[in-house]
Amino acid sequence: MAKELKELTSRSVNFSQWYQDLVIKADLAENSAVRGCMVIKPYGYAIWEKIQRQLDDMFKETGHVNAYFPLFIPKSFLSKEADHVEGFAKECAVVTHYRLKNSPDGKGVVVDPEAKLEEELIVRPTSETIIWNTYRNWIQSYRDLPILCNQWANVVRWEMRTRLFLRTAEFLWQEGHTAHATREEAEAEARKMLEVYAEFAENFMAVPVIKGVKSASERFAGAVETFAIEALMQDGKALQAGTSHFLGQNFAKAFDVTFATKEGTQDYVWATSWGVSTRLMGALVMTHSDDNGLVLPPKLAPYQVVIVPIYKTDEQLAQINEKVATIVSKLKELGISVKYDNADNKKPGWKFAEYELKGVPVRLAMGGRDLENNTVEVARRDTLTKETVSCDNIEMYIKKLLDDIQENIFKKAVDYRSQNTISVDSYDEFKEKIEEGGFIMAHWDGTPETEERIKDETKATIRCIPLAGDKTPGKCMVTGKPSAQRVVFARAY
RNA sequence: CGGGGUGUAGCGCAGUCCGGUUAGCGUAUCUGCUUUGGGAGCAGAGGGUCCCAGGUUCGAAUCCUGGUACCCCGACCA
Repeated sequence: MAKELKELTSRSVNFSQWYQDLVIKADLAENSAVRGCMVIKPYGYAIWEKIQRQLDDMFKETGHVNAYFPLFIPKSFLSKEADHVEGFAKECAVVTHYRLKNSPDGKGVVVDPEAKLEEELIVRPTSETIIWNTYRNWIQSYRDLPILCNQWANVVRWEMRTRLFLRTAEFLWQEGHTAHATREEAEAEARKMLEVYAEFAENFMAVPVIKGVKSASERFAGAVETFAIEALMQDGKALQAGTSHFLGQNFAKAFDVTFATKEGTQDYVWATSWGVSTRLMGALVMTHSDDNGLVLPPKLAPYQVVIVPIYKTDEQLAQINEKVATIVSKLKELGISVKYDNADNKKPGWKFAEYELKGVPVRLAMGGRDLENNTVEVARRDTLTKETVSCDNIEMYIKKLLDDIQENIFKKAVDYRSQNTISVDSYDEFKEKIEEGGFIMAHWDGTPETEERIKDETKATIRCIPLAGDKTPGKCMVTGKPSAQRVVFARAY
């Protein structure tokens, strides 16, 4: 009758294990039979769909349209942009044959050696090459520009070690690929999409992010400039939550994409690309959740409210059903998604624990006492507090509560980040503080050599050079050479 | 690719060192009764290729050889 007891590893004892447990036990995802690939379960996918829809709306509002490009990329395409090859060629899945045949020994099937492909196909690790090869045919004149396409797709990167949502061999994402007539317009596009990502992260996921520029060594393979949003997880490690790249004319040159300008000359097209992935699900879990399970922001929760009846007799249940029905319809009128769980094969206590694990922001419980008093018990997931309130105008109360929760978990995350962001001026202090986790703001001389040395000695990387905030120049903490501004260091996922 | 670990019921594990009844425990599942304001209790039932192959032995989950899968740590990670 009762379900398997679900206990999570404590967050403070082993964050990594806690995360893994939680993703599995809250029914978000699980490892699949295929190495490094995950199965996203219905509950996890419901959250992903909310993320997708919201982002898609935001892309449309900024003038973008969706399209779809092939899963397979001819091997030769990948080698056309020199830096791009360097960055991606090593971790790809490759299709070498197009047919199987019955095994000669009668057991199963084998790859038919006759069916070897003339040119191997790469399962896309990202789509710049296939898209720019296509754009060449779409673009002749400045009148064809800009092209503002986005694609929702899966990509494959043969990572050596994987973790659910954070790094998987196959993952779902969106990739925007735009083409512009001028450098200025393309740069503005890359920055605009960074803003869209930051707004989404903060206003919908309630995950505070730092917007910044990547250092040369962390830059996307083939980009001129990479912008990123960086978030801080509850264990003090950083997570890159989204990137937007200004690609210059690199891909246009590699794929020979030129256009006739207003002035009648020929010029290469300017490009951007930008993406966020199912990794956002990992960020969501690692930012807000606690030892009782997920904590979902109301704006992304598949159910914002769950209602649990507590009853002794069928008559009592019937009364509660009736009362709850009116509450449900009033909540729905306000656009609040609600689930009434009156299944009689689970006990109330079991349901309470289960919906906490699933991160439902608000739980209402109604029992005999409430029927008599015209009240309902309201429990909020973020603070784990309960209070009994009148059923009159309950819908307005809930609406406001959902807004409060959205705001509160964001504020909590912002506070956590402030408490774990420090400035240091000496390398010795840096080495000491990096052990405690968090963001460290420090001066850096701008050279890859110093960056590399810091990484080797401390495992910390430059997460980004922040676009906003303190721009005071100083001296590099390692070499003492001039530094334009402080940059963000952290150990990262 | 290097180092370590594990494979026994749906899930989690004990048993393996030191071979020996019918392979066991928790949980889940099913049945019945009692329960229901924070993951219910009691009673009963079903469920096994002990990862695979070979070897040693009167006898192998246990010992030996080979294979295989998965996990952890490292290297790697636009």
